[in-house]
Amino acid sequence: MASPNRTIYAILGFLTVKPMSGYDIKKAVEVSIANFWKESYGQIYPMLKRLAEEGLVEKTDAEQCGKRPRHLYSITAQGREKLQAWLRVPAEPPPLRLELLLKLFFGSQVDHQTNRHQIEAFRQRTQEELERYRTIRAVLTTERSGHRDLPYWLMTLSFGERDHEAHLEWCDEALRLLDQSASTKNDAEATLTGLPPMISG
Amino acid sequence: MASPNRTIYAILGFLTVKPMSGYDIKKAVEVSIANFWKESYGQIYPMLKRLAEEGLVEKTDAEQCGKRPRHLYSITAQGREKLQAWLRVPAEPPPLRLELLLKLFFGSQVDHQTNRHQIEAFRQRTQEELERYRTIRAVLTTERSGHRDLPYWLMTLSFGERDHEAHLEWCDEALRLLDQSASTKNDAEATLTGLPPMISG
DNA sequence: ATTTGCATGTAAAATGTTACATGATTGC
DNA sequence: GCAATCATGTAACATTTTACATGCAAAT
Repeated sequence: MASPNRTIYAILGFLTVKPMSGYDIKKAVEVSIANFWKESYGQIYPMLKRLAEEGLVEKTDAEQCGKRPRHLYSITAQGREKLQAWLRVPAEPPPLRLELLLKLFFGSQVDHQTNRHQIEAFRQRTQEELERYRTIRAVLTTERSGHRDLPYWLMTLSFGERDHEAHLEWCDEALRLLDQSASTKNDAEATLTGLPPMISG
Repeated sequence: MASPNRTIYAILGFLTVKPMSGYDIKKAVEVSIANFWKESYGQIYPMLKRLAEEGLVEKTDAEQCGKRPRHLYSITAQGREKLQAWLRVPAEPPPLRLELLLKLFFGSQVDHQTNRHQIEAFRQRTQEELERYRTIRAVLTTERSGHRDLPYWLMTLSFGERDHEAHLEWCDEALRLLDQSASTKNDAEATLTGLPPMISG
């Protein structure tokens, strides 16, 4: 099976840009990939130590005039190879656990309005996120035009935009479905008979 | 903060349908919500024990003629309330870790063809999943027409379909972006200068 | 002075996966 | 008889989050 620990690769990836400290890496994650990836100090610092032991990164403490030295790490040739090998393996599908869908799946346990609120709250959040993404697109295309990595950044951005657009449309459809079912809920056929044959999300 | 353990609610939710054993619950998860939720025995069995101690479920072992008795659990009034309280809380956004986007974000570390393969593999998988979802839709609408929970099942199904459709369109766009960047990669402006200001996914 | 942010970490807890052990029953 | 599946779990491991501890430096 594919190596499950991907903190390694997030770290190695950022170290291809420039030597960084654990703190730098955390900030870099937050500033550039936070919308689809997270790392905590509890993962980064121990992993940097391990990667140094394995020869994939090198500790190269940098003196600074007046300040205390920072613990900088740079990627080694070995580390670069390890990263590239990982980039060549097809990505695993993420282990999905969509709380929203779990709640809606059991929606018949609460009233119509509760389910409505659930979807509306999701819609609101999605809308705000989407606007944020569009702002990022504007900034990226104007201020980073011509950057070697821009196409890759735009790819990940586009993924988020399309995902959110699809979710907005889904919200509208789900609300329609909900209202329709509310208006027919006393039908004679509305009985509970076991579980459905595989629902998707 | 919201109670993070959602195995509780998956279990309580299924027990609203009928009394079940740990084994039954595992099968129910696999058969009906596997596309957006997973549970392992290592979570289900210990949690059933805990829920019984807390009075949210009741052990009601069922004798069977000729067979050994099964360890069935049913939901209590308290358990029902706990589930409903949770259904009323707006769902947390899932902690996303999209390996595909992490790989593409560092795409400049490998060649054009590698990134192409990455996207094409994802496209292929997404296409197959989408077709599977459409089969499920056909089965649900014909064989479960009028079921009380059908609207909720269709909502979760629709989410998956729209998600996958959006991803397919994204794949095509991403491949275009990739090919364009390959054809202009020797431009004078193509330099590496730090990290972008927040990329999304 | 003191708060805020920089900077480096660790420890404990929670969460989740995987593999294994065990034995009954059913279908071929 | 034998394989598959039913059925109930546990233990070990891996992963991830959260909270805490520590101290320096810069700004107010």
